[in-house]
Amino acid sequence: MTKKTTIYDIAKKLDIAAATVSRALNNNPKISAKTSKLVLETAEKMNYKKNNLAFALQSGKSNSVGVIVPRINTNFFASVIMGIEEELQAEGYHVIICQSNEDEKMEIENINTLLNAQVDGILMSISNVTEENSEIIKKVIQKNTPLIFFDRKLNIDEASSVTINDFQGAYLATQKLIEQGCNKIAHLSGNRSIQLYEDRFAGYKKALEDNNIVFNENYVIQTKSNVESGINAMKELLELATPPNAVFSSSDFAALGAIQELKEQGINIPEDFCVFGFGNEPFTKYMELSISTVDQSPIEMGKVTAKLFLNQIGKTKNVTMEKNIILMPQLQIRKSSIKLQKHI
Amino acid sequence: MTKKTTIYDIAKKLDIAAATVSRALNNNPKISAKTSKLVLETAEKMNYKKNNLAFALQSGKSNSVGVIVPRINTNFFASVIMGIEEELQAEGYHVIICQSNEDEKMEIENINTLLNAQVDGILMSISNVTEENSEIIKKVIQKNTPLIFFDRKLNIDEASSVTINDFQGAYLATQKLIEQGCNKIAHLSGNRSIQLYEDRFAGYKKALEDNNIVFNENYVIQTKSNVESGINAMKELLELATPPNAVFSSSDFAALGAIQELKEQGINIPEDFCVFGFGNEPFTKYMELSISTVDQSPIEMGKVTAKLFLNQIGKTKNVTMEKNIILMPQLQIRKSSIKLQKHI
DNA sequence: CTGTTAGCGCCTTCAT
DNA sequence: ATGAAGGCGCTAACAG
Repeated sequence: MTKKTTIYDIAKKLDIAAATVSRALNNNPKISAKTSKLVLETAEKMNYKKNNLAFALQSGKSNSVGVIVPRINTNFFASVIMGIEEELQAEGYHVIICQSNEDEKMEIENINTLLNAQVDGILMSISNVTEENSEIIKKVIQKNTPLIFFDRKLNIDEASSVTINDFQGAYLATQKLIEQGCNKIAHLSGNRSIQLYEDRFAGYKKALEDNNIVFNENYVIQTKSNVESGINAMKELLELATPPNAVFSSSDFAALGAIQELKEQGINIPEDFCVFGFGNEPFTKYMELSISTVDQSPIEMGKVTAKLFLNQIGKTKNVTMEKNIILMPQLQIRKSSIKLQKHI
Repeated sequence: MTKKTTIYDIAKKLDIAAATVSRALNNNPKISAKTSKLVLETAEKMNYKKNNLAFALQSGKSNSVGVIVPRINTNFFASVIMGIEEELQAEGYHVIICQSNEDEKMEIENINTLLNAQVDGILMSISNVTEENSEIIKKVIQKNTPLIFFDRKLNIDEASSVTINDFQGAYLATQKLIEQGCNKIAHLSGNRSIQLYEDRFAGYKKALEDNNIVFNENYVIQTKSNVESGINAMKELLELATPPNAVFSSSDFAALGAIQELKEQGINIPEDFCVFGFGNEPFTKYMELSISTVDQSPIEMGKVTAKLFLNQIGKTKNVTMEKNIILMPQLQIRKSSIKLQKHI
């Protein structure tokens, strides 16, 4: 294991001061062209690589950013991270991943870990909005560590965010169902104390309103984001005196559950019942009865989040970015909601 | 932004030497109980947190490990990373993610990046086996940086590995198809210059052999790991004079393509044709016609990989682990391959 | 047991 | 334009 060459090694070899080497390496303007060239060349020759740890210590910058997500092995978050990674790697940053498991304690712990690791920024999708949580967020702000939320945000002046327009996505999806002739549209909602589910609900409601369809409270059922929950919800819906003839689900998994139950009861999709999901999970495309859904362009979200961070620390000059960026969702219209033969 | 408290702050406050504080903080045995207690308490009171960057510089250990995968947004790799993360976070390590995109240049670049970041270890799934590649791997070995392969390995004495028994998985899957009464079993193979696809092919072949089924070269088609490739392969197979009545695919995606083509041609699954995939991608479970497949227990693989790393750097005392660990794959038997009513 | 000293590799004053 | 010196925060070596 040969030791790394340091600026001192270069200095000794060239019989100049280490400071000069340092300056040359950093393209300091007040270094003579020839010295500079010489240093650069010998550095190359000696295979010099800056010791990032030393640089980190002296500068206080670790050249790494922390990313906190609930879970990494879901398509959505993995793709966001992919986007972040691609953008940040190019700028020489490392990405440190933390999982919160949607657990508040973990979220706080993760932030402390990252703060302690002196990351240059924290990018996170926050799961819990509590007092303790806000407390630590404030700590981040106080430390002047750039904080950027993606997907799930906290409304704080000091933090920026990248989200998608959940209202819009829900509105458009519901609209599509209406266009297919569905007039009794149910909604599988997530936990509406979470902003994004509230937004999706609101978008759904507004679409009904704009089309003069009476909102029916019995058509809204709160589900978890899993198949079973969708099955149960659909059972409930089909037991109603006037069952719906379409459902807009705020989760692809619940949508899948709904579809399974509908088939179980011999109801034809999309002829007699249309289904629209949310999230564009990979499986929605692969089903024999492919599921219409709302794409959240996670990779793009990751990239934008990373760019926002870079912008915030002044890496992207001459570019001013919005503090809060809202991405537009894209509908993926597939078999589960195409009833009519009309040309779309 | 208040400055972090250092050991010097504590030392000053207690009017003792910084070294003593350091020792107390590190539970050095030769420090008096009372001093130790005092230091620990004031450290707590002053909200002292060790500066990892400083520690990293002086120790040469960065307390982070690098993970290189082809892509992070696939269920398999995301899950492996999840396993690694969970295991390593508990030990205070950060996980730095790099994506190679299966590109050799990137793989080399990633290793250099990680080496330069002075990670304490590199865990990787290697895509390319070339000379240049081996060159840099040697460099890692020379630097004494622990190197552990998972899923796709390189056969090097100095590196350890965690893989699954692909041969076994393929063998068992093929065996299951035979048990279902299939006697003309095709195989969709990946690029067999990659060891793991070669192993799956070998397992398939051996199962045929052990059951006295003649191996038919025309039944083996090389595919990519995507739906379209599976469709094309199945088209080819069905055009044969004696088409097969089952297929074992080394990729779930290709298996899905095969299924789509079979349905397209009106062939009933599983009655007239059985399908077995490999990888246990999430969608295989969600299909109406759920797909039988081989699970690679990626989370477990990640955990074991992490444990092997910890073992290698001596964090797990009194435990000796094998250098090359081979995990057993688990069959997930689902609708696409259950023909008979027999009790399994 | 504890204090002193020095060094990890880099950058940044302050001189010259 | 360059050199010398000091410090980032921590630990290890060497005294006592």
